[in-house]
Amino acid sequence: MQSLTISQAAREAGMGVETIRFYERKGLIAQPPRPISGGARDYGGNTLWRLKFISGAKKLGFSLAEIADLLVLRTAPNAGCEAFQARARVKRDDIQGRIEGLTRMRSVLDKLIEACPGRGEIRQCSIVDAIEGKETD
Amino acid sequence: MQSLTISQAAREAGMGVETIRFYERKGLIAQPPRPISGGARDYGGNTLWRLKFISGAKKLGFSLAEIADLLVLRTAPNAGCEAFQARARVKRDDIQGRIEGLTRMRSVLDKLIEACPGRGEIRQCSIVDAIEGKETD
DNA sequence: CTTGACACCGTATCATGATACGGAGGGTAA
DNA sequence: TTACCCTCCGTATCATGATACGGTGTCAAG
Repeated sequence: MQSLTISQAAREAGMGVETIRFYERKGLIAQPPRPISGGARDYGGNTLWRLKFISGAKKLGFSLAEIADLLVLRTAPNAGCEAFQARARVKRDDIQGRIEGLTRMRSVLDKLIEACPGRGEIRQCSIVDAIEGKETD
Repeated sequence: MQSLTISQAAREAGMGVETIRFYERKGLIAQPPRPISGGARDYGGNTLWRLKFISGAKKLGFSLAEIADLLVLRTAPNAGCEAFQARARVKRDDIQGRIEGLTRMRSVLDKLIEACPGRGEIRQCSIVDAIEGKETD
């Protein structure tokens, strides 16, 4: 458990110094204690572990609020994996819903792009018609 | 061209009164003139048209900044539809990129959910392992 | 023993898209 | 005429996730 300054921890965890301070303010990580000798705080050990956890959970699509919850679960005594599986399922469904919404948008855009002559006056433009609610359906 | 109060226009355009004022502040719509007699401003006519345009463009995934640009294009004299098609293509690609990112996330989550025993200690949890960077790949 | 690089920490700003609040004023209906 | 609802407008707040700034302090090398 080497001790790390905030900028070293930031490099290790792949984020910026200001981001770490931001996570402190949000309560995702505790402000690590200053060493007995005073001076710079130690962002190694558990703090670095939490920063990496946050970074890993973000990659799976979890928000900071959700990550705060995951961190509580992870560090609870007698923690089991039911809760993690449940959170993952909820997140999967959330992402699935977002994909569906975006896919609908994409297919509408695809149809409009195909229907649009691509030149000439706006009166013939399917895209403008769609925006203005003049459905050509 | 009936005249409308702000709350009537909000109902027509499917948004809130405060949202209309927000769009005014953003410069997406001009503050409509007060009638000669004074009193409430008239949000009908062109203003309502713009509000509906904004609402329609939002449904296709355009941001407010992009919509501001679309409104300029739409109301330019001699406006053609090349520019609209180009904007639509860019937006389609943007959405496509977002779908790809989310799809990757979803498939990672799917694999992790399947690999997770769903009960028992966290040591066996594939989800926690993934978050913590202990790739089981 | 000075200079330079960090750390520390409070506060401000950004982007994005709204929503809420509060007080002044106007128009209508009982 | 007195409620009552709505408009108007400036300002504040929310959610989400950061990034930036400025002043002060500390440490280590030259």
